[in-house]
Amino acid sequence: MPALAEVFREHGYEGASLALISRATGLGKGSLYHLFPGGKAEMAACVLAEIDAWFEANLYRPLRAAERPETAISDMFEAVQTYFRSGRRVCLVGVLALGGGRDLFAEAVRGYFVRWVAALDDALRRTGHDAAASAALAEEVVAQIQGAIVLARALDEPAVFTRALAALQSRIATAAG
Amino acid sequence: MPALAEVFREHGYEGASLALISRATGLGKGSLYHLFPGGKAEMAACVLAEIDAWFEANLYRPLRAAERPETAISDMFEAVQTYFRSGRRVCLVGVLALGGGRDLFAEAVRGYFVRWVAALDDALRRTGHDAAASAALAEEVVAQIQGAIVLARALDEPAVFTRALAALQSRIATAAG
DNA sequence: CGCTGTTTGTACCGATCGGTACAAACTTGG
DNA sequence: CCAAGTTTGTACCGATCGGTACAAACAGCG
Repeated sequence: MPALAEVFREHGYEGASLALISRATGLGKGSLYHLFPGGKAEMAACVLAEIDAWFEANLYRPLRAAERPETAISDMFEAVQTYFRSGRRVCLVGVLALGGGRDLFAEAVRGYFVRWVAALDDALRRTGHDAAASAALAEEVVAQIQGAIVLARALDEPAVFTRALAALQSRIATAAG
Repeated sequence: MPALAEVFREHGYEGASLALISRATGLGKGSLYHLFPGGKAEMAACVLAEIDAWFEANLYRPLRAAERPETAISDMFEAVQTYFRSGRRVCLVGVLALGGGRDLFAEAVRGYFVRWVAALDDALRRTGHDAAASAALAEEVVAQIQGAIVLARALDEPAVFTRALAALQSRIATAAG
């Protein structure tokens, strides 16, 4: 199943052929269509749901629920750094947002980002930012993370990603009220 | 030819089938393969080259050569805003960086971003930023633009893109000196 | 008009696409 | 150990993929 996710990440929705998926997972078509009767669309939807659940549990919920929001935010950066392998690993949700099966997964993609921004906004506000500032900052941070993945990949320089995260963290710290 | 570019933007490299391309351009396969003997790869390469040339002429060169770098920078934001249709239009180079024919176009993709960052860095430095700050800021700005496209698309809210550009401009202005 | 060279539409190629059918190979309860 | 149910490999389906062949349609020039 992680292998399945990796195939979609590396090749996008359209580029992930059943042959590739079959090879990457080691499962034949029979098994695949037994597990996912809905075919490729269901596979992608399932992967998306898993990703969403992971982010919800490991990032969004802590951001919203943490007693010390500052720690939750810096935990988020650490988790993001690890999850995206310093920018070597691509964000599947971002990939789907840009191309491929945009209409198919629009709702899931939207929810993923809406909740990320909202959770970060919540945490930022509780560190002392006023409402307007924290909303804008949350949006900026999420966008910057996505953009840093693009740039790090394009330049083939993971350091770009790491640097971007560090810059964001220091901006948040100095902007804090 | 702009139609060709749009097909690649909307469907990515793998998703842009010859049937789609043919319909979008109004050209039959015969004409397409007469114009681009190298097939789809050559079409994409040609589109990429055109995009690169456009950015070079309209953004990079002005950034490097302008007498008043502040104006060149704000012109850049205006051009970006128009070119990406307030985030409704996707950056083909970013799309290629994330998925699809990454290996095929890696060099072109890399060059596009390297030169963008370098040109912006040049202009920023001439507004008074010291070397380290302007290099970091240039990288941040380009990444933020890419990320804002992703986010605006995902949320289906072009305003996100516009807002991100405005925030960047004001950050540059206040950080100057 | 006829001739020459380029631009185009169309039929076709093998390969591969996503998806289905189904019978062997398994596990499992008795 | 056998019957019932589940998991798997494989052969196959029509559609479409990127790409080629080639002959009609076309242009410019005499």
